[in-house]
Amino acid sequence: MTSLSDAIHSGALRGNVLASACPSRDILKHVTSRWGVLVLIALQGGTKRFAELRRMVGGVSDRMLAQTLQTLEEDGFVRRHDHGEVPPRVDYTLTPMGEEVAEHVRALADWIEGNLPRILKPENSRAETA
Amino acid sequence: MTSLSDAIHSGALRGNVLASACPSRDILKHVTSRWGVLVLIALQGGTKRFAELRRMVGGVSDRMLAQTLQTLEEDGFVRRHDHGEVPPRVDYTLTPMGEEVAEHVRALADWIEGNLPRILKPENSRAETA
DNA sequence: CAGTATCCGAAACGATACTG
DNA sequence: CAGTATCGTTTCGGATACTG
Repeated sequence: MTSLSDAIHSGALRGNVLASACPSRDILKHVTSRWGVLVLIALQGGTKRFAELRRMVGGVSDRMLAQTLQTLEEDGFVRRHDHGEVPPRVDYTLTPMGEEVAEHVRALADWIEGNLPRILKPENSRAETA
Repeated sequence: MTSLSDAIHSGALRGNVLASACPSRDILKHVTSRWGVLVLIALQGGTKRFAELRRMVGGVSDRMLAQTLQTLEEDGFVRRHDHGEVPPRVDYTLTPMGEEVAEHVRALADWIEGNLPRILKPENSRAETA
């Protein structure tokens, strides 16, 4: 058959993420970072303000939230809108591109959530915490 | 309409990944870790030996490869088979569950690779390295 | 409210050396 | 070949204090 999907799945036409030099690794790193994942998912609900995100994403600090948002903005996944008011009012939205990655990230997270029982079944001695 | 998909997409029925206590976060961490992602993708090509993986996954060290494989094995995503020969011969395969996560992980990585031009377009001053 | 600056401990990671 | 042990570095990330 030697179809395209065969080739892709066999790895023949797979991109070069596996190669060290690939710039995809940087983007991947941002998107799969601890807070990156959660912020992208949180923003799928629509535009959110800083404090809203901080409340949604459990455990995130101001510092990390700001940093994560900046990185995602630089990558073009998030648009920041400062209303220039006092007190400050800033909100964050996924760009069209951001919606696309977020969709993939969410699919992954959803799969994990949905299969947690299967994963956590003590078929193996899962003793670790991290 | 208030359909299920509406509810899901709006976040109403989204799981609790966003909550700090959610155990999904640990699994997510393993799967989206720097080397976890790449190992899962590499193993999609079929069963691989340790040295093969080390060659495929550019830049990975023995230490990190071993560690990553152990974590993925504990999570039930990878099955390790030691042939008990001398010299040692050990190979790694995705479990059915592993194939499922790997599919999502690969979809994400593929999207990034495929959209790199769009992402890297210097609409914004991307000056950073990491 | 929406951040930034600074400090510091914890965790990830790489290099090297060693083993069955 | 397939790892482990140890060490040192670098990065991550939390706490606290401060600002427009």
